[in-house]
Amino acid sequence: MDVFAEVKALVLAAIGRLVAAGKLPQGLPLGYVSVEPPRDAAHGDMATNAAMVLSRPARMGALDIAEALAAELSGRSRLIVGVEVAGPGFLNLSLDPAAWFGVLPSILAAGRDFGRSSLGAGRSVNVEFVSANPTGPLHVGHVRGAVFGDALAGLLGFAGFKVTREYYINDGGAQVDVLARSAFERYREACGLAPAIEEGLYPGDYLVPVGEDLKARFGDSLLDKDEADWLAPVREIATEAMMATIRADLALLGVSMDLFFSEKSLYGSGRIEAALAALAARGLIYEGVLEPPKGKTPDEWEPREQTLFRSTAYGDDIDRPVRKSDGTWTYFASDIAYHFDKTERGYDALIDVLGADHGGYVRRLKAIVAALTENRVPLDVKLCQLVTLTRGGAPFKMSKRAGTFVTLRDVIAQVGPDVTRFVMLTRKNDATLDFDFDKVMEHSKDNPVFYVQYAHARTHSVALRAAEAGIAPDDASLAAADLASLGAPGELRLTRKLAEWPRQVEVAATHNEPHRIAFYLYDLASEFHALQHIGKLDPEQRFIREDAPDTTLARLALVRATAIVIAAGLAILGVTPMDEMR
RNA sequence: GCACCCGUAGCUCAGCUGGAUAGAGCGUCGCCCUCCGAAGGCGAAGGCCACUGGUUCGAAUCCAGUCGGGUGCACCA
Repeated sequence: MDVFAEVKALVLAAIGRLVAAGKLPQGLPLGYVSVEPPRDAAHGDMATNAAMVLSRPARMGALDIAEALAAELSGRSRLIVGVEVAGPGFLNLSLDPAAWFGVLPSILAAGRDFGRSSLGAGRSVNVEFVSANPTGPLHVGHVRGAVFGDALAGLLGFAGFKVTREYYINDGGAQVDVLARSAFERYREACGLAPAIEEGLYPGDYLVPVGEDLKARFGDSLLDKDEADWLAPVREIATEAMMATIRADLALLGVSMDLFFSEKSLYGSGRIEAALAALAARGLIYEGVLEPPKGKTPDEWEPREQTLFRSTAYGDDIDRPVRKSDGTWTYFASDIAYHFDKTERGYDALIDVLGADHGGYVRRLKAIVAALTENRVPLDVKLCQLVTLTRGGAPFKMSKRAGTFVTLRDVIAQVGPDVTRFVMLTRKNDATLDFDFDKVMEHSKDNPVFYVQYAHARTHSVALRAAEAGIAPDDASLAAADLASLGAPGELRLTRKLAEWPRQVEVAATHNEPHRIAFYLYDLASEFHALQHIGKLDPEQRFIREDAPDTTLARLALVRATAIVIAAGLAILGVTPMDEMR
C-alpha cells in the first residue's frame, strides 16, 4: 500500500467531483498536481498544491478552490482526518496514524521487493559504463563510473525497467597498437633480451605475464619478424588479456556486464557504412570544410575537406567529421555506428556513463541518437566527476610516472567493495568526490557507510535479544501482528520514512540518480538510531517489553520492516548489509 | 574565444525536476548511558542559496547577463 498514491487518488477524485458538480471547469490539466509530505511536520502529514496549480487554468482564486476542495475532502475517507487551507492555497491534510502504520504489513509481506516500481513498465534501457580502454587494469578513475553505472542499472531494474549493462571495448584504435608494441617488448624481455620501453609505450609491469604468454605460444619465432607480421596477433592476445583483467577487476567490485561490445567489430563489417547511410538518407552527411575554431587557433590548422555529419541540426555547436582527410574513419564514425547498433537493438532508452572529461562530447552523442531515431529514443549522458584520493585529510600522492597509478584492485584491497561502492554514491555524479582512505573505514557517524550499516546491525541485534527472550516471530506473523500499540512520535517518524521508500525509488529512477538512495538510507538510519535511543532513556519505550507481548510484537514489526528497507536499498547500490559490526 | 559542469552555514554536501520559516554531517557550545550496541542520541549558535535583472500567487530551483572555480575544445582514441 502506498499512502502517497492513495491520498493523491483521493485528491484527484475530489477534483473530479467538483468538476462534475460544475464547481470547477472541465478539462483542467492535472499533471502538476502533487501530493507531498511537507518539509515542516507542523503542516500536517501531506500537502497538495492542487488549488494553486488549478487556479489559473480554472480562472478562479486559489483560496476559493482550496476551500471547495477542503469541503469535498472532509469526512469522505477514514484516511484523511483533517483538512486545512494554509498559506497561498496549500491544502494540508492530516492522516489517521493507522494509515501510516498500515505500511508495515505491506513491507513485511513484500520483503525486499517492497518499493519495486512499475515506473519502467517493462521498457528496456541500455546502460553503457566503464568502457575503459583495454590497455591495462582499471584504476581509481574508473571506479566511480563503474559503481555509478552499476547502481543506476540496479535502481532502474528495481523501478521496473529491463536493464542491459554494457561495456564498449575500444579495441579498434591506435591505443591497442601501442598496447601490442608494449607487450612485444615484454615478450622480448621474456626471451632474455633487454626490453626497449620507449616514451609513449605502456610501461606497467602488468604486461610482463602477457610477454611470458607470448613466449610460451610463439617461442622465439616472433623475434626476427617485421612488426607488420606480429602486430595483429600480438594485439589480439594482449587485448584479450587486458579484458580478462578488467573483467576480474569488475568482479572484485561486484560488477557484472551483460554485454561487451567490440569497437573493432564495427570495422570492415559494413556497420559504419550502414550507420552513415542511415544518416545520409536524412540528408545529414555532406562533404565540407569546417571553420577554424574561434579564438585560439591550433598551430597547424589548415582547411581540409572532409565528410561531415550535420550534428548542428540536432543542437551541436559545429558539424563533426566522420572521415579523416586520408579517407579513414574517425573515432566519431565508430561511435555513430555503435549508437546506431544500440538503437537498432530496440532499446527504449539509452544511457551513457562517461568521465567528466568527456563533457564536450555530450552534444554530439545526443545528436547522433536523436538523428538516428528521429528523437524517439532518449539518450541521457551521465558525467562522473573526478575522485580525489586522500588519507587522513592529506592528498594521496599519485606518482607521475605512467603505469604506477592507483589501481581499482588496490582500493578494494584496502577498504573492500561495500565501502567503496557506498562512498562513491554519497555524492551526486556531477560533483567531485573526496575519497579518504582513513575516513571511509572509520566507525563513527561521520562515516555514512558505517552509520547505515550500524543501523542494520542494530536491527539484527534487536532480533537476537528478542529471540533470547523467547520471541522469534517470522515475517508472516509480524505482518499479522496487532499494531494498535504503535503511535509514539519516534515510531511514527520512522514509519513515515519507511512509507516514503517507494517514492524515493521512483524519484531517483526518473532522474537517473542513485545517490538519492544513499541519502535516503542515511536519513532512515538516523530515524532508527533516534528511536532506539529513546528506549535507553525510557524502558517503557524499548522494542522488547517482556511484560507486554503485543507491544513487543508490534515494535518488532517496525524494526524488521526497517531492516528490510535498509537491505533493499543497499541491494540496489550493490552493498551487502551487515548483521554485526566489528 | 566557445561549449559543458559547479558556486547553498566556518568545512564537506543534500534539497524530491517552482512551494510555506532553506536542511544534514563535521567543527564550536551545552546536555543524555548501573539500561535492547554511547560505534549512539537531544539541543543551541551559525545563511543576502556568488551577484544583478526577468518570468508569477511563489524562485536556491526556470530565463538572460555578470563574476569566480573546474573540464573539454579541428582528421586523439
